[in-house]
Amino acid sequence: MKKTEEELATCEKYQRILDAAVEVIAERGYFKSPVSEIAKRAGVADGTVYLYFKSKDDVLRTAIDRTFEKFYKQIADAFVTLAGPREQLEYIALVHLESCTVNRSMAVLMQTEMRQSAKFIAEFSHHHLVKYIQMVREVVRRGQDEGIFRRDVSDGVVAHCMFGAIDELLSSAVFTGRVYDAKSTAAQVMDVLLNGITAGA
Amino acid sequence: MKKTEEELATCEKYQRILDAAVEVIAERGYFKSPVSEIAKRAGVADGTVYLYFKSKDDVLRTAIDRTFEKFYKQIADAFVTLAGPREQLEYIALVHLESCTVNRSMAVLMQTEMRQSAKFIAEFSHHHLVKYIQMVREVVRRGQDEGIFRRDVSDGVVAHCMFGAIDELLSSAVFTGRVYDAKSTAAQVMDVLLNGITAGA
Amino acid sequence: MKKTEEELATCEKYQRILDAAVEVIAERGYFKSPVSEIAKRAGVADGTVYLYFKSKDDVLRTAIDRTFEKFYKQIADAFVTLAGPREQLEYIALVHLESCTVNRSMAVLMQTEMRQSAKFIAEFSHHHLVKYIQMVREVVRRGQDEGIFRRDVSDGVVAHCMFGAIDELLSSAVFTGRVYDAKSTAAQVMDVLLNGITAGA
Amino acid sequence: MKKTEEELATCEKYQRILDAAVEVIAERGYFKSPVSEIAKRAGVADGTVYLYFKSKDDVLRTAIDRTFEKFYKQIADAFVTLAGPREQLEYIALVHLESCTVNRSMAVLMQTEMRQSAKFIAEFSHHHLVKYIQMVREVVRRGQDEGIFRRDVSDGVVAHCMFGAIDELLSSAVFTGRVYDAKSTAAQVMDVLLNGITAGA
DNA sequence: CATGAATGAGAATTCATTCAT
DNA sequence: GATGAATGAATTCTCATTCAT
Repeated sequence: MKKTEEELATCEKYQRILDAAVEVIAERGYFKSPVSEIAKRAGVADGTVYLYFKSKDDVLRTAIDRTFEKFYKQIADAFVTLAGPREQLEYIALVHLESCTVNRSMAVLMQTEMRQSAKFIAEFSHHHLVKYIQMVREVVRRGQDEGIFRRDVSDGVVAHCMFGAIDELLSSAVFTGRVYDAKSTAAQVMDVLLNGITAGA
Repeated sequence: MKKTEEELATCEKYQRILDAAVEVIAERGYFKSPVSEIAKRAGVADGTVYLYFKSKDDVLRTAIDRTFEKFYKQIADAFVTLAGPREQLEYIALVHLESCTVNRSMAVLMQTEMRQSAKFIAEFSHHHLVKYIQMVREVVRRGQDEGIFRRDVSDGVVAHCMFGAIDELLSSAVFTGRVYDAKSTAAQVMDVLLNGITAGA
Repeated sequence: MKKTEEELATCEKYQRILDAAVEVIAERGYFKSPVSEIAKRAGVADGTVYLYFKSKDDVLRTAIDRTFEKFYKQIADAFVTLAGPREQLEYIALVHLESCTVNRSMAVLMQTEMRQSAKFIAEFSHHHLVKYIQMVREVVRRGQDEGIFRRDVSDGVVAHCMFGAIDELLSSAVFTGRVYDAKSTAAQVMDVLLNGITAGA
Repeated sequence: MKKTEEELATCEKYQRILDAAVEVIAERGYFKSPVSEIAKRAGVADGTVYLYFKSKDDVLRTAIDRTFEKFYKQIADAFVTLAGPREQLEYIALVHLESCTVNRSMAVLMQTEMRQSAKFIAEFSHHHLVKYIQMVREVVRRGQDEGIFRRDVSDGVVAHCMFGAIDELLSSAVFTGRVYDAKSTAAQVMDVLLNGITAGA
């Protein structure tokens, strides 16, 4: 009986290919990462990659999707018991900055490939970004409703600023190879940002 | 008499190739932009590109270099008559956000290629970024010395936040195709950021 | 399971490509022999050549190496039962002159490519030549020790003369397309040469 | 008034291009020697080369032709006052081996390009070689007629042997960069060869 | 005569994808 | 399912030759 896509996805090889792809692409860049290299690192034959994925693009797409899913899952889980707008924003910042620690290869890949030339990636990764922005905007709006945050700043601008600021710090660390303390860095960024948007005394 | 490199650079075709490259790469991405396509768009033969540039890489490198040069030139010129730290930061933000208006293709290219897989680009574009960050850090430090800005925030973190925030707003506009008012957007971002780092009452 | 290089080398296609390359290069010369033409003659796709060889250079290098290996193997085998210096030199001359009969294309290639412009070929083929010269010198020296050959001639000069003389006869035949009797030609050359170096009565 | 080809040939630039071509080709090999490089070394524009020569091939062809002409002229001049077959052969050997001293670049070019892949060169250079061989054969035949040389060896074989032996010594010196004494080397080769063909006591 | 910018026809090589085993 | 040899389209870059100035 034919396995469904769902079942394929749980196969061990599927995951191995995904992990190998992220590693190789982080090291060499998408266009310089032959499928043969990914297959080799995954310990499978070149053709096997095509049993689990439609194309090379599909491998990368899937890897990024999975990463974002985990990211949003982690946030959602925490929000259940983390109610305050400030605390929620601080938590997002922390998880965002920790992504580097969780899976360095993926962080590199995000910083180097996500915004890049492969238009297909840029376009689909934009979806994920939109979700991030919306998530933050909602928190910001709630903070404004509750009188915690200034009402004279656009929630959209704030959300983009927050994402951009953290993303840049992450990016800078990725490129320079510098290791940083996610907690303290998150604290500093959010200190500035929250101070900037806190409803005046 | 053979033209010097300097003279070649002022040739009309040189500029046409550069412009065509930026356009094509902005549309299709660096790795999906064959030299033949760039040449066609510039209205020259494939081989002609190699009369003006050492390689495909060199075309992109040069285009980005020129853009940054103009950017820094504009800032430097303005700083002569623009002394206050707040005003200077606001000016940088404005010029940064206006880059989209000046040359949309170049803005797209910056957002898609600068951080990307071609390690060579990532590496050399990092130089330019470092210069931006340092420029902002110096202004921030001066603001701190003058008692205008909080002394308990790292000038480096502030600089990265500012670049990241603006870059992200720009990026978002570039991807969605949205047009925005640079002046007002700059004002909003800097309102939040400057408010965040202003020395407390 | 991936084939080792050893295994690849025994593959039928490997040999077909090698043979096709020798043929095409003998006909058109190395630099005028596109890989595409070699592939076509071998009945494989262009890319297939690169599954078996690192580069176009590598194909030629390998073909010449194989030929010399066979040549030296044949000599070494015969020397086991062929002791006299005169007989040994005569045998080398014979095998050298017969190379044309064994594989005409390879003989042509040797005459046209071995000394040629591709510096890489000149350099590596020099190794093979050096081996030839040393082989002859040793025989000559032994003949001198045994009092068969004149002691007042340099073994090196004799060796180069012998190689040069035979190589030129071969070359001449190759270019004119003339067929000759290897045995009788070898006899004539060696008659002159051995007579010239025989220890006087 | 249009200049004849003859007149063109006497122009100073004509000679400069010829010399530059020999130098560059000796250094880099025919196929790796762009016309632009030859033109640069000759101090003329690329296009100028085509005012004096039909094609790149034509430059090389002409350079080799001129060299052989000089070679045969020198031999012919000397033969007027040099009558004996032994002395004549010894003179040819000497001039042949001295070619390296006279114009090293040309000697290199001869050894690397003359027999090579460019079929056109192989074919036309063969003409020159044929002339060399015939010249020697005539001398040998006269020596046989005069009873100086053995009658039981083919004049053709002797001629090829002589050319081949000397050519190989030259070639070896060219490749290794070794400098040798033309006079003494010529003496050694001809000692062996003449001894080998001298009519027995 | 001389120039050298422009051309465009190749040439070597890579690699995503397929398919017979 | 799994394999990996084979394919051939696509790409970058070179350089002989031309021709407008």
